[in-house]
Order: sequence, then structure tokens, then C-alpha cells
Amino acid sequence: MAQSSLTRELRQNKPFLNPRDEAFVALLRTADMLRWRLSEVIEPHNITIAQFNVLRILRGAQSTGLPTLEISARMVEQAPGITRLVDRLETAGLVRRERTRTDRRQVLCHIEAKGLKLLSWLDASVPQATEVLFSGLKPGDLDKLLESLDSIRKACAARCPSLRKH
Amino acid sequence: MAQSSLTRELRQNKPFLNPRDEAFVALLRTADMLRWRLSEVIEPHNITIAQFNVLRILRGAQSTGLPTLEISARMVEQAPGITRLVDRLETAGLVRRERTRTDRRQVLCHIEAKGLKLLSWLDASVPQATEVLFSGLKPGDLDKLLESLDSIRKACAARCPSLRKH
DNA sequence: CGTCATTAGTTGACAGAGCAACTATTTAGC
DNA sequence: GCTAAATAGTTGCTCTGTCAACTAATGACG
Repeated sequence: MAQSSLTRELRQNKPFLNPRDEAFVALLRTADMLRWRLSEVIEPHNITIAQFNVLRILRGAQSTGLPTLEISARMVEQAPGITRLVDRLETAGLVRRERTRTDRRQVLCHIEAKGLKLLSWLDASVPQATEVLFSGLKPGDLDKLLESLDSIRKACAARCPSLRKH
Repeated sequence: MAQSSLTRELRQNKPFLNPRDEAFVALLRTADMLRWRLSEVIEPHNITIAQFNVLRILRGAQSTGLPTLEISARMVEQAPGITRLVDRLETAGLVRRERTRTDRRQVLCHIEAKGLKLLSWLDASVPQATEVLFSGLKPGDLDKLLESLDSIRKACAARCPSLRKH
């Protein structure tokens, strides 16, 4: 087989010995590029990808709001510093927090109008920037990809008790 | 179709409207979990994933060494702070740097014996921890996965001139 | 109902990322 | 050869991420 495009990208002189190693590296690298692409679209609006994720989560729970740690559990990528992440969103006027009356340990977070407005901007530009990246994949490829990623996450979760305590 | 495992993982109440959106999120999340798994193995040895990557790159170029920015170009995930990253490796005695005589702007980095020794430890434990995560995939699935990721990276590179100037 | 464990979240200290400005050296053009 | 531009890397500053210790409130159980 010819040199894989990944070894060429990373300027490796040796091919991968094992397709699983290659898949591991390819996944990390592809995700890094996607993150890069996404940040090009959203960071000009002065929020990070993690903050964008929080806003979307809160928009999905507008009626009730969400406790801080529940946000954390729903995030696509881990973010242990959730408190300060939300701090910054609050300072920016994009979210609001209030202590619950029933359980006074909890803090409910709500998205503010300003946050919703920002998201509505991004609703247009983000898919435009990201969906095209998958245009080389046929519908069947996409299904297969989702299925494979699913299988990997399952194996990962099974072996990482510390990863998430859902 | 039943609720996808991704929407369940992230506790979303709405399904993804678009399989491309879902693939985007699934990729970021899967990579995050892989990174987590990897860090469980290597961070006990007091190096980060990025530093591990640098050490492997330098091992692959032992005979000649590599200029600092060339390391940067070969990394799986972007690391703009390459200077300081290598600083720490040097402080830890894992790499050595020297200014080139022919081009005195360049700094050649070499891996030290201590770095090689550390890698030889990890050579055993890292594949053991990571390869099993792909055991749910048949060889054909792996090929298909690599191919799909490749297509995504190509599309990404085409649209991100700022991503890398290979 | 009092102690102990658990849950929810915050804070402090410190390492690391990210960006822009800067130095040193080399290359290219006139 | 001399100036201008490009290359290689470093440094300063700020902001963010990480980890551990801490407070406060709730739940469990004898």
C-alpha cells in the first residue's frame, strides 16, 4: 500500500505498524482540525468553544435552567473548571445564576437574552462552516462513521471508570 | 430510529437534526475520551500528552535531531507554545538542544537517554491501553474509518489556510 | 436527633495555552 | 555590498485550565 496520507501529514518516515495505532492518531488529529475550524467561526465573537457548548446546553433547558454540575456532565469535551467558565459567561451577561430554594446547595444557570441572540448568530454560520467538511462522505459512510465512533466510546467508557459517573 | 447513543450520553432531549452535526460532535467527544484514556497512562510519568508526542517525534529523528519548529509541524495536535514545551522537557533532562552551526537561527533538539528510557516504558503500556478500544471494529471498519477521517481532514485543510503551512 | 457521609459548588495556588512583540540570522533583490 | 523581507525562535503578558482543599447543605442511619 502507498504511504498513508496521515504519515505524510505528520512527515513520518515510518508507516504505522498497526492500523489501530493509526486510527488512534487519526482521530485525535482530525478532531483537532475540526476544533480549529470551529474556533475560527466562534472565537471572533469572544467566546471559546467550551463556552459555546455551555450556551447551547442552556438553550436546550431554557424553561427550567440547569444546575452547574449538570452542565458539566452534558459537555462534549470535559471541562473541570465549570464554575469559572460560567463565571465568565455571567460577567459577559450571557447567563444568569440563582441559588435554588428547594436545595440550597444547587445553583441554577439560565441563558440570558444576550446569550440567545449570540447563539442565533452562530446558528447560521457554524453549520455552514462545519457541514461542508463532511461533504466527501456518502450517507452510508456517515452512518458507518457514527457507528464506529460509538463502538470506540463504549470501549473507552467501559475502561475509564473515572471518565464520567453518569 | 431509536435515540442515538450520543444524544443519550450528552443527555440531550432533542435528536440531532443532521447526521453531519452529529458526526462533528461525535468526533470531538470520541477524541476527548481517547485523550483521557491516554493521559491516564502517560501522566503518571509526569509528562503531558503533548510532551509525549514530542518525545516520540524526536525518537524518530535520533540520528539528526530536529529544529524546534519542525517538531511543531509534526505534532498530532497543535501546540503553539512549542518553545516552552521543549523547555520543560529539557529541564526534566529528557531532551537536549543546541544551536546549529550552519544556520545559527536554528536550534536542533535531540532526545536524551533518559527520554528514550521513558518511552521504552510507555511503548509497552500505551498500546495495551489504547488498542483494545478499537477491538469492536472489524478490519474493514478500521479501513473505512481511516478513509472517512482522511476525507474530513482534507476538506478541513482546504478551508483552513491558517491551519498549517506544510 | 445527632453524627457521618455525600453532594454541590467555590476558591486559591500554580502550571500551561495563546497571542503579540521582539531578537537574531539568513536570503533576495537591486 | 546594502537594504528589505523572510525565517527561526524566544519572551512577556494575560487568560484559562487543573488540582486540591474548603464551605455549605442535604441525606442516611443507628
